[in-house]
Amino acid sequence: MKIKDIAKLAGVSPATVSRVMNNNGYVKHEKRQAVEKVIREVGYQPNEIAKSLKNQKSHMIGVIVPKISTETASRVVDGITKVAKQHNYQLIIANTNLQIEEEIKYLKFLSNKLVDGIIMMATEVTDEHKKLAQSLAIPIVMVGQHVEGFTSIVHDDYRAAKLMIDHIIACGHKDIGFIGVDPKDIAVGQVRKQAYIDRLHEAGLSINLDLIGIGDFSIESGYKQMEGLLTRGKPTAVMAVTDHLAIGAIHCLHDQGLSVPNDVSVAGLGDVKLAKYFSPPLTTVHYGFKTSGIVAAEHVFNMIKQKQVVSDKVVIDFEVKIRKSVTNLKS
Amino acid sequence: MKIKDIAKLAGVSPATVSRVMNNNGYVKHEKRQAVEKVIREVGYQPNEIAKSLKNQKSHMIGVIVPKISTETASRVVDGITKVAKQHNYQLIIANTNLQIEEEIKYLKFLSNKLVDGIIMMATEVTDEHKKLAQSLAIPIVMVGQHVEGFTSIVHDDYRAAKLMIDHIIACGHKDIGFIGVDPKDIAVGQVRKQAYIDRLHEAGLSINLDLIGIGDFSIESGYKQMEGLLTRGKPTAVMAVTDHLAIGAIHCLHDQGLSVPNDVSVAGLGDVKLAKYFSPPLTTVHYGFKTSGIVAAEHVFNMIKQKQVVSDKVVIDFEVKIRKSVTNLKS
DNA sequence: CCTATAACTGAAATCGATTTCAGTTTTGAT
DNA sequence: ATCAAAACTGAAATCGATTTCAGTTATAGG
Repeated sequence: MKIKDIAKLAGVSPATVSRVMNNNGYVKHEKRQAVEKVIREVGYQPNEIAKSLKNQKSHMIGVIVPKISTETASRVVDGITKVAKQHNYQLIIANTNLQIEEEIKYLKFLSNKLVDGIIMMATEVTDEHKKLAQSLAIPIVMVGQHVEGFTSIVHDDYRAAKLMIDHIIACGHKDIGFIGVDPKDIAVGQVRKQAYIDRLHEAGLSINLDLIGIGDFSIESGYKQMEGLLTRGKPTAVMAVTDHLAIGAIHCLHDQGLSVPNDVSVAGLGDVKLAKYFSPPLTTVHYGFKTSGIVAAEHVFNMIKQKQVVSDKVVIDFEVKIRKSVTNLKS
Repeated sequence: MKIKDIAKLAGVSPATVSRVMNNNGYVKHEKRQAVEKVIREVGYQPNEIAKSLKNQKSHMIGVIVPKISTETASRVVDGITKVAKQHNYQLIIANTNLQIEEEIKYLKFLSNKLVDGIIMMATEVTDEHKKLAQSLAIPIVMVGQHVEGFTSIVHDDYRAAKLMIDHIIACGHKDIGFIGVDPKDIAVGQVRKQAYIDRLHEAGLSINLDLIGIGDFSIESGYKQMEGLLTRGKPTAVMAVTDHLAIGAIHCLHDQGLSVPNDVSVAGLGDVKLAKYFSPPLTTVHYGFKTSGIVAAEHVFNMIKQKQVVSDKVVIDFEVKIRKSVTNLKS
């Protein structure tokens, strides 16, 4: 069923059918009714592809995520879908599985008139990314990393990590370990570590390289890095750069017969949904990932509407969640 | 940059450019080179929308999920993206947020030539769904619920729940509670409960309505239902219909000063990623959701290729994970 | 050298909508 | 009754690709 068929059935021209479908231009009442009747009867729905081509608008926005099956990503996507729905937009999801070349590939592909805007959850942002993204005609917003020249929705990772460390120090800990990830990931790998280092310095605590372990994003990695720390030194507290890492670390501690937080305190970052149900409930910081998604989408739609690309940096609130996995040595 | 521009720059017709882009038909070597050179230099990428219109193929498949920010959904989607990538397809995600009308809406919308196939994670499937879905010309596969007349990828919920109950009974429990969800959700709400009831019967155990609680899918609901059970009776074991429910229940037990599994055993269903890191590590059954996604996608692509709709029921393996949250009374 | 076939090329139709434009009918004010 | 403005309508162009079709050039076999 195409518009021509409807036109024939209703005894009008395709132009008229289009006019009633989109409610613009003049259509005599009776013809409108006739057309609406036919549409109802045959359940006509216009071909969205043809509409997109003619209108030069796809009503879709592209979302590039590193790994959709991750709590962070799916929460961001959740937020995006919420506002996309309000604008009657659909999402095209591109899952890169952490492969950077894929990001480039999708950036190119999606921008070919396929989508009206792109939201990208970037991990590592290379110059190639920037150059490519800048050359695209459609709005792009970055989530999770600040990228110069682009609207970026970020959390204040530095301050979040800093506050966490502050809390640990305030609890009287002096031998504070750190479990991080590859510095290629700016926000998680670099910034959070820098906060750790700076804070220890400022507090007059020395930095013990033996108490620093760098892994990947898996729970198992947290376990392994904790094992490493334990063979090399004796921390009374450890800050992990993600909750998963923290959970792995706690598990390792338990396996070694150590109590958390009595023997060793552990803090995470991210506040995974189940974090508060762990034992001990994980002390961590809550990032509003869904909010990031919402804000990112709102920015994209603003840019689509106003046809102008504003470069902006939005910092989303976080909240330190003090639970039970860090103990106060002083009390 | 459109194909015409490239044609002009290369001194050929659009037809020739199309031929080199798609590698079909005859093109003289020199012209091909000229065209390729221009394409390279200007970084030409064809308009995907126009291609879709002409080719009557969008190279996209639609995925309708109840809630993307759920571990189940995102694992299924993860699997789908994996095989979509192999076929060079993109995903359009429609997030219904558990609203059935939305499912209908998206089913209609997506099918308008926008996508070549649909994968639907259905919860409740009404007659309207079936009628609509059957009227669509494109392949549809259902995930998570068996729907008559459609290819459905399911887990054997009945057998999974049955085996879990068997395990609990084998551990010597007699007062076995149950925490479930609304029966509108066939697989989770109805089938799993039926398995519980049947199994207790078969084992000659009486069914105590006081030990049955029905909530929703939240952790909090698990907590509340457990509270209810405790005021009404004294179970030595409880099977919850999801891990989240189980986790909520365990939390409640802890808050009441009861030990799991020494005082009360708790089993879940689903094997959330963090389940094994809980204390006690949760006894549950692992569903291969990512596999479901993979299989569903493979079926869709088969149907797309062969242009014929086969109705099929595929049962994905599960695995009972016996960990520590259910104790053996006999030993 | 001739001719049948293969190799090559571009003009034009097509996919299914929207929109302009030019033309026709209605309406309302005088 | 007249006429300008408003209301209405459909033919045709358009969006950016692909493909058929008809025509031209090159190749090879006899």
